[in-house]
Amino acid sequence: MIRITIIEDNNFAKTAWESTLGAEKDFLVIGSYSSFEEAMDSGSIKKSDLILMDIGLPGISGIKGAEIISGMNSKALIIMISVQDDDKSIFGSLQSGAIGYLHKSVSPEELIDAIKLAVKGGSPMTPQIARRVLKSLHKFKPKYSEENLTEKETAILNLLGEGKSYKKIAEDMFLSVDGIKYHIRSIYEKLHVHSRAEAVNKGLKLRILSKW
Amino acid sequence: MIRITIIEDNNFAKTAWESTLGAEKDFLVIGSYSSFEEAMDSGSIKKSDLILMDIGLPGISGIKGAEIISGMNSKALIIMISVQDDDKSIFGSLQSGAIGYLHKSVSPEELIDAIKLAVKGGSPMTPQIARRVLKSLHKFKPKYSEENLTEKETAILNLLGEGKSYKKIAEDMFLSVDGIKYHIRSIYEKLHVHSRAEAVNKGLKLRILSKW
DNA sequence: AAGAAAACTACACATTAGTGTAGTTGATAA
DNA sequence: TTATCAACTACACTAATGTGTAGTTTTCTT
Repeated sequence: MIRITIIEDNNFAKTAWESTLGAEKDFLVIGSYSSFEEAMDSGSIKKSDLILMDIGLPGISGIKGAEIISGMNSKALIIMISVQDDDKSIFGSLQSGAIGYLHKSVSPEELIDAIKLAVKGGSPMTPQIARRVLKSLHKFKPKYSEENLTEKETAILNLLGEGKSYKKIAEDMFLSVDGIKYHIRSIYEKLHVHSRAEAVNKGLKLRILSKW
Repeated sequence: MIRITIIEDNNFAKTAWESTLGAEKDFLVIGSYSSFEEAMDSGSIKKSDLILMDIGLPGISGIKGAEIISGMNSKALIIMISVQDDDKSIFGSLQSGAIGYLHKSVSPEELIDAIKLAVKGGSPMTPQIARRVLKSLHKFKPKYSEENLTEKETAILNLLGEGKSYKKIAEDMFLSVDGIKYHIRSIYEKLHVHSRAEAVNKGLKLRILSKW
């Protein structure tokens, strides 16, 4: 028996889900609320196996809510439901602990399948959203290529990131200020940028500069 | 008609897939090879809509292969097939451009469905693997801190990272240059820095700035 | 409604940054 | 040897940055 809590401020949708899921024999809707605060107060979240939550909740948003639920040591699975599918909503939800992301337009059958899939260890979401999640992984891939900085350039880039002036860097590295400028020109050229901030930005994103 | 290339060193599996996919009326297997090098030489990769590739290939591995294919401007979808389920294989593949990840034990029907799903914009993979991909996103979750920047400040910090001048930022945000300076003062104070480069650096490290 | 805080605008000024151009030196390759 | 190239040093100049100080407007708080 899968105990489910529904959090959705739109009464129409809420009622629809209640009856859809209530009719399923393996599901038990143990609570249904219009705001995260209510659901929290009721204590039904702690007793749930799965939580179906709208993103656009009044007060505490669905994303914040997911974060709170994940924060308490609940093993409840969270499926987000949204009308939006912008990066912020999708990644915000998934990073906050949601394991599924559905469109508000899901059919009753799809909703039921999604919940079953979630319980079986899957991550229900539309193919398009899944693809976007995958694509986001590309961004974390280390790059190399001819944009490789020399050791000295990397060291300078690090100091640039610390906000040191050319003069200070020159002192640190026992070079003239113009010597530093010389290297910085190369760095900018290799990274295709024209300022320190951009260089540091790219350096971190391309994993040339270490994270910590 | 979906043109498919198969790359698999195990002849047994290769033959099985050939016949499975060849029997499907929307699929056309245009090539079938035992190594990435062969497939590459044949030119069939460039003509494919979808590539079914084993991870454990002799010579150039499936992951390297995926990287190479993604590197050339091919629009071919790559589905990886593996016996292994370790992080390196999964994330290596997906970061290298594969959009699906299947176990070698897939049934013919599942394989066919997976290909159809991929073509429709989805990302075929087992529920368990999907869940693991999701969990990996948690690592990139923004750290919360009391040094929380306002929405406007975050937006400005982003633009600072792009190397835009105060003037440009002011235009972008419909504020005066001094208005921008006002916010930047706050940003610097909150992050305890005194320059753009430092601010961007900290912003990225504290995950205030995101990568997508 | 009054007061306080936050969100701006404004001006000034010393530093720093970014870039063009050019010369020097030492190592390396043809 | 001679030419080339990377790694500097040097100078000049404009644009941009960082910061101090001060005034105004908008938005909350009570």
